[in-house]
Amino acid sequence: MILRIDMASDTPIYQQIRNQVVLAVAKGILKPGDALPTVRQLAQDIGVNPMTVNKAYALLKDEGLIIIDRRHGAQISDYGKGDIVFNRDFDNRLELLISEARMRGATKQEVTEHLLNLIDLVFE
Amino acid sequence: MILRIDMASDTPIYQQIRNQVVLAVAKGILKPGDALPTVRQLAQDIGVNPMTVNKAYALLKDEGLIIIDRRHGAQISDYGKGDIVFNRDFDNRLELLISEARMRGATKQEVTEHLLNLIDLVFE
DNA sequence: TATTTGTATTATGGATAATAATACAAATAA
DNA sequence: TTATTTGTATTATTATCCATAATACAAATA
Repeated sequence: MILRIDMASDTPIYQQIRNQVVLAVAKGILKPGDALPTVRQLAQDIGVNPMTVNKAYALLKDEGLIIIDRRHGAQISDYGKGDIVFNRDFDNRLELLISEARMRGATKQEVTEHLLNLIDLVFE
Repeated sequence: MILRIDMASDTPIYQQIRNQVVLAVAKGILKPGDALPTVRQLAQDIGVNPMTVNKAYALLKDEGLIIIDRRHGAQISDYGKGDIVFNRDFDNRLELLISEARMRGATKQEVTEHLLNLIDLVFE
């Protein structure tokens, strides 16, 4: 588990941890059944308080992305069963991104190409 | 100027104001030269402190999206001259969105279709 | 039995968000 | 000229969130 945490970012550390796990799962770097470091271990690795890691794990647990078992620690769950894939928050964030691009002068074609490229990136 | 502000959101009000202006500009609801309400007027309309609106306007001004003139108030600038349309922050946010969709079980085709639909929505 | 696990609790310091109350120079309208 | 409105700056205050720190506990493991 290699996590790149930006201490200067305005994104909370626990949120960064959560995001990195999401990215790793989407890219297939982490697969269902894979174990995550223990709370204390990861906290020591990246040099933060254990409760900060715990908060990230609790978030991932609530989202159903990981399963936490006191016996086997935290591991990636059998996800992919989300009822709603694209919710309103998703659409709002995406619409804002596209709008920012257009606002900066991007054409529809440029935005389309750029987004397709990033889709390719995530889907290996 | 109709702004929908969600007081219960965890997104700061000044950020919501900024986002709504971006969305309106991208959709063509607001065009270059169009005037924005005065700081005090908008503050009264949505029921917040004038300084909160001022912070949103200062943000938009820094981004180059609006021009503030004491004579004519705030108005949409001649944007579309951004040197860098797609920066790293943009890509990070977009990659995270796509990853979340895949994490929830969306196929590459589903993600592609959904994104193309939202592009159509923004580019009227 | 001793250790490690996730988790809960309480306290503290720091940063940010928003409000409130003014104040001021510049521009406009009377 | 005078009065008003504009964006903006300042200071203080309250509330919330983030992160740390120091423990503590039950459950599971070695």
